[in-house]
Amino acid sequence: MSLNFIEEIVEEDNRTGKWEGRVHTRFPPEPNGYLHIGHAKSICLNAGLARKYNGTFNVRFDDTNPAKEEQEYVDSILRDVAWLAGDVAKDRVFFASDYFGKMYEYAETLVKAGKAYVCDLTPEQMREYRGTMKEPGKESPGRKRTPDENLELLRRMKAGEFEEGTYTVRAKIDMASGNFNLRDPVMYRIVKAHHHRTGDTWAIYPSYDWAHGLEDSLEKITHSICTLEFENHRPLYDWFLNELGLYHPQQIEFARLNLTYTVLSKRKLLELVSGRHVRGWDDPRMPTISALRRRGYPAAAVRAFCDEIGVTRVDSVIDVGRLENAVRGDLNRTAERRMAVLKPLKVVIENWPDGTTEALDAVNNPEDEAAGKRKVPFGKVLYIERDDFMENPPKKFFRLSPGREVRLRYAYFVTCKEVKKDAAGNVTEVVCTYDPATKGGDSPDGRKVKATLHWVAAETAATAEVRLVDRLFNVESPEGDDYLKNLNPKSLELVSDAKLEPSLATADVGRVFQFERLGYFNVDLDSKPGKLVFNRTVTLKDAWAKEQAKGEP
RNA sequence: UGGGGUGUCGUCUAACGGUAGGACAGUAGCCUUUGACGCUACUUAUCCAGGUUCGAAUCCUGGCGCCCCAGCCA
Repeated sequence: MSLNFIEEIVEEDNRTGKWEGRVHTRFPPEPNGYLHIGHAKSICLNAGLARKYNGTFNVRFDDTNPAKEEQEYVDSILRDVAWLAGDVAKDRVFFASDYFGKMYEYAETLVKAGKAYVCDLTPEQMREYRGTMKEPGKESPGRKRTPDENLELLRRMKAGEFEEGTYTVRAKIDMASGNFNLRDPVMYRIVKAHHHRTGDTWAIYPSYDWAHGLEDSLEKITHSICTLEFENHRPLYDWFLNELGLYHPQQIEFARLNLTYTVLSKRKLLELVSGRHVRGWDDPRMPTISALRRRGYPAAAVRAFCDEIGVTRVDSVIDVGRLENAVRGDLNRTAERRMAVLKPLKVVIENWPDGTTEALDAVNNPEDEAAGKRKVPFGKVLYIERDDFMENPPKKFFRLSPGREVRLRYAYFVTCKEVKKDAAGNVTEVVCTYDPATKGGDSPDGRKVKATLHWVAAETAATAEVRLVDRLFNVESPEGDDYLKNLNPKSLELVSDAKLEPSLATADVGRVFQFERLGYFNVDLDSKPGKLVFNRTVTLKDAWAKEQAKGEP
């Protein structure tokens, strides 16, 4: 197994003793939204590195902007990280806001050393002074103030004497740098908002660039892993820590995750929620971690997916089918099988004795013998899937049709004798006969059938609402300003009266089953005793659907 | 346009001067009490042009494409 480029760096560092053999990573979310599958990649990378190299992993909230951050997000992020990474981060949860005092002291240090100053440019002026790609910037008048004058202004900023937008603290670096991040970046701005943890004790808040390296440094992080767009910020990360002479982690950038048929920008996810295009952050159609969990994706499947896609510095887009495959792969091994009919078609077995039922043996999971067997009741009136019957079947359709014999799984061979229709010509009932010699599904004379169908006995069936969850967007690359136009109108199809085998009636919330021949389904949070609700986690691969699709353009 | 990054099958990803390999997707089969799972085979790639070398995806030179940066967001 080959190493990814970050593992190579870590192993080289361990070899040379750069960090005395320590590996200490972190995941630093801003609590301004819910975590999504892209964050999962980062969590798996950072937590995985710590696990693999016997290191330490911190979760640290980068809560430096009280205008956007909320406790609700802190809580959801903690739940998501615990679900995905287990208790690796237990007792290792930190907050940037806990470091505000130290950060402020460091800021005074830089001001006293003449390396930072208070700037009184307005936001508009600051933009003008920054220059362009072609032209260097102009120096702020604040640059000429003495350290003592700057220190006094800084203290008055901290004391809350000024309004938002009036002053900033900036590092004195290079207004002519080709890298805009070095054109005297802002370290502090005045924000008069209530912070979810520090309340109203601060009137100034550190910017990302100023805060982030200090956070890493204070926590003795070794490898500070972030996404590619922060590469331009690394010189600044290094500058602050060098100027202050502090412990200095190594920033390493990797390519963020992109997925087909998915948007992953926080802004857009927030819009989907607040614009009511979905039912909430954990709507099973969302790419958020809480939605994947609600939908029945196993954490192990998400981890396997993150492993499989690799870690590089190349911009890439992963086929969302890879995620779905990882889920199928996990659930195939772990999920118990059940029979459920989503779109019922009534079947009457005309030679079955009236008023009698029979309990038949069914295997719970062919991939796991330890899962055992269960009894499924059979009777005179059954439901099969509407799609499993065709009056005039095309060539490659080998399910039930007039005159044809098929197997009902774990039950009997049945042969279609008659089709009943309503006035409009819709098939309302299929009449069959069964062969008593085929009990359990084997024919003693060795005759073959081309199809095996799932079924549910009408008399004992449980009823459920089933939410057929599909991709939220119907184009491969929905990103763009008009992404809402790409919403899939059929992303959620509701089935109100699915028929289930009775063993499903008492299934616990969260439990995932394979409904044979249909897909994996889990019991939704909304489910209550007597009012079952299932989500379709993911479909099974469907060779027949694919065959049919060939006929279409 | 200044700065930074990055180009290998359709999509991900490996190969660290020595047989361009794997996964997903696709195609054709096999198997099957799930048209699932599993199994087999096949198709398809080094951005371009020069150079160095016995030998280049890899090293050098020059092009070209794509991504990021001009928030008091992160």
